[in-house]
Amino acid sequence: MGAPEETRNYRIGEVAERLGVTTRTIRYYEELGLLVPLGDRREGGHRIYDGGSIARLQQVLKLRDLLGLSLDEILALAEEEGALRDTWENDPSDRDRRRVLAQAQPLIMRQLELVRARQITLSRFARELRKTLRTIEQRRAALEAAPVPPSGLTSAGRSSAAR
Amino acid sequence: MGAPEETRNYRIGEVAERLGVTTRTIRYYEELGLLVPLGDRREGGHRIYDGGSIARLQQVLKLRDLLGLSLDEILALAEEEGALRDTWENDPSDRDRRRVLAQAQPLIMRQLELVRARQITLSRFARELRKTLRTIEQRRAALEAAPVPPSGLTSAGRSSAAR
DNA sequence: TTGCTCCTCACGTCACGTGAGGTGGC
DNA sequence: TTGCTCCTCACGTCACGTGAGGTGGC
Repeated sequence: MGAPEETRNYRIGEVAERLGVTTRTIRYYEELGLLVPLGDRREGGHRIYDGGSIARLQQVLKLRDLLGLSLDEILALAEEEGALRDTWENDPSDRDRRRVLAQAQPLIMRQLELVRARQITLSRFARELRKTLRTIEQRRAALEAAPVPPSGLTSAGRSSAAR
Repeated sequence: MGAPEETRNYRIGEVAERLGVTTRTIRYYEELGLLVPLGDRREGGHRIYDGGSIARLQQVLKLRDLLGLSLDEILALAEEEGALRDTWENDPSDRDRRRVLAQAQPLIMRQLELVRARQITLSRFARELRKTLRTIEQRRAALEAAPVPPSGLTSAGRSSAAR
């Protein structure tokens, strides 16, 4: 019983929960033209999505969260890609196929370069944090070797000028 | 002539340009208590910053852009770290030093774990993009090997049902 | 039939952007 | 002295959050 996962349909609440966003976010993206539900849904009907919708929304969230793109930038990307996908799926000639592939390639490469740039800055950040951790460790070790005993209760008589 | 880079002072516009933000952003962060300029500056005087201010602002921007933290979360982190730094710089006892180091360590480790999580999701993203690129390449190669000649102009007589 | 999820406004919020109008330092 | 950068409001914008009040499907 139940449709196979591939062809299943989802309501907005299910999609939201799966991807860790609110339904408001999904409706807002629809308002911007970033994500269109299936079927007609003329005024008031419940929105319906499928696996493809989920995949596309996931892509939007990656571009937003991992690369920090604005929704306008993401929309531009999605429109370019959508046009290519449309051509690809509507019985294109071989010449059309060549053109679509030639235009899709730089689109993907640009994203990959953004990802690489992020990876580099993240690596630098990680290196700094590890260096800070090492410094802390060294100072702790130095203090362990120092005259003050590890069990604090015995150091009551430390000299101090005030009082 | 001119003060050495270490002790130089900066106006808000210089700081903004160096870090790629607007002066508005810097003033907003001050409003939230995220970044306090040097000196008094009672009502209307120009804000002055030093190298330390720049370093702290840079840290804020990293947490915002690379880890996607909210300014509230960053503020909480900055306050914890600020308190520890204060203790550290005001002639602490050895016991204070131990405590500061013991509290600073998990603070840095938490950040490092966030960075690592991001690195993992970014790697996955990069892998997907590279896979897509390979698929595109393969399809292009397959089309190159296909009967349609590479130079488009010679394919005028392609058969088509419509007209 | 009863909840539960969905729907559409619509105002609120966070993190700034963008002028208006004015003062101060190189 | 003249620009240029700075200042403080203050309203606008982007990307949603958060109810209010109501309808529809399992």
